[in-house]
Amino acid sequence: MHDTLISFIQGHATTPLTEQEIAVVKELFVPRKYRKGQFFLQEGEICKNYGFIVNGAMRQYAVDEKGTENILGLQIENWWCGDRDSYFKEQPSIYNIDAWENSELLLISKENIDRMVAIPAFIEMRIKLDDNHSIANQKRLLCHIGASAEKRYENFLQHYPQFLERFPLRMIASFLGITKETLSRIRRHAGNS
Amino acid sequence: MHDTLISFIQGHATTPLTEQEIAVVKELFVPRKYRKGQFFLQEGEICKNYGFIVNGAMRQYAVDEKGTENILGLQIENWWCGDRDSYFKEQPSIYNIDAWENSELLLISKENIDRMVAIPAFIEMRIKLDDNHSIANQKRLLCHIGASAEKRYENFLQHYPQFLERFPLRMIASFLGITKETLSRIRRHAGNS
DNA sequence: CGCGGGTTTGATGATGCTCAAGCCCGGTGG
DNA sequence: CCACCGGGCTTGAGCATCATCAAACCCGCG
Repeated sequence: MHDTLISFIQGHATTPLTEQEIAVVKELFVPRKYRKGQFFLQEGEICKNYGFIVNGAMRQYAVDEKGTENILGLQIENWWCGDRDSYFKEQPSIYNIDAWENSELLLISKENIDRMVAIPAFIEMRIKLDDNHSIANQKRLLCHIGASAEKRYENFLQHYPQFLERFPLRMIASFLGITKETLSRIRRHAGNS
Repeated sequence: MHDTLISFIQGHATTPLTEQEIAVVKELFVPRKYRKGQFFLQEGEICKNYGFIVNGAMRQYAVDEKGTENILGLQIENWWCGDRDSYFKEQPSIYNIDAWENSELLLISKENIDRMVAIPAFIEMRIKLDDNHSIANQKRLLCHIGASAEKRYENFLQHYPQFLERFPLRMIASFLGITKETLSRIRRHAGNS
């Protein structure tokens, strides 16, 4: 279990992990399984843990007044999941995170993350991920500000083709900020062209 | 000039800056003025500097095929501006950043930022800003995925009321991902209700 | 066979865009 | 002082895009 995480950290850092640090990772990250449909986080709760996905698929969404699920993120193995806002500020979350596939995660609690921050490779990884995350989010936002639904789908195909095989189209649609019907029509036309 | 930046850093960190560190900040951040309309960054260029805005107002935008400016960010004093993607990966930027008001910035080059990273208060500040930035971007995205133009404007009024006094409505509209005409109509109706 | 989740299709309507015109107002030059 | 200009904002009419609602389809499964 932990090996996946350890090589993930190594892969995102120039500094290697010492034997001691590896032991700390194994100590602080506790494994937990989620069956399909189980919640990692429900709105109103405080996000006590951040999770590294060893295998499986999770989704993060907010529910609006009308009861529509707005999917903000889809995550699969080798990604992290959790609500930063709630985790760091210890406030009730406005998001839900649940398992779409049976999944295995490694959880790190808020109390323990401080000990991870003492590890240089972990800081390095975190900064790198933050950068990438921020950049990706900016591009995603740009799509939503300027581009049509069809362009957004094309962009999605370029950046996240893996998701098509893992999540149903209605979730992809929500992730793109359109309805499943619109996505269906876009796909039909795209196929013909 | 530098005092604003120094107290900004102090305000976002628990660790104080030492006299020596303050000297480093003064050395590495070089002041530069931008007159209204001048470019801090043009698309195609590599973003060599990150900027702290001491006073003034900047805007960041991308231009699409049709020539429309899509505004991704508006920044005023005590904010940072720059393109992370281009800055860290040293790739040509897809964004433009220019001055909307005459502005005074403190610039830090890519070469020098490594020395700043040795200062604990600076790292602390950076992590905190990244968190906030990431959280804010997520919320902004949520608005674009799930909410109507009107809701987005309401949300904007709550979170960034200062911008109304600093930027023309057509820029606000672009920032919200709508046309100036639509924004105008929304504002009329909002006034009546 | 019947059921249920996922997807598609069609008809209709709302939301927001485009294009064109006009207004408001501060600045400039005759 | 006024006429004119230009940038920013508003208004209106028509249109494109996308959402909504309802129905049907497809397919794996008990």
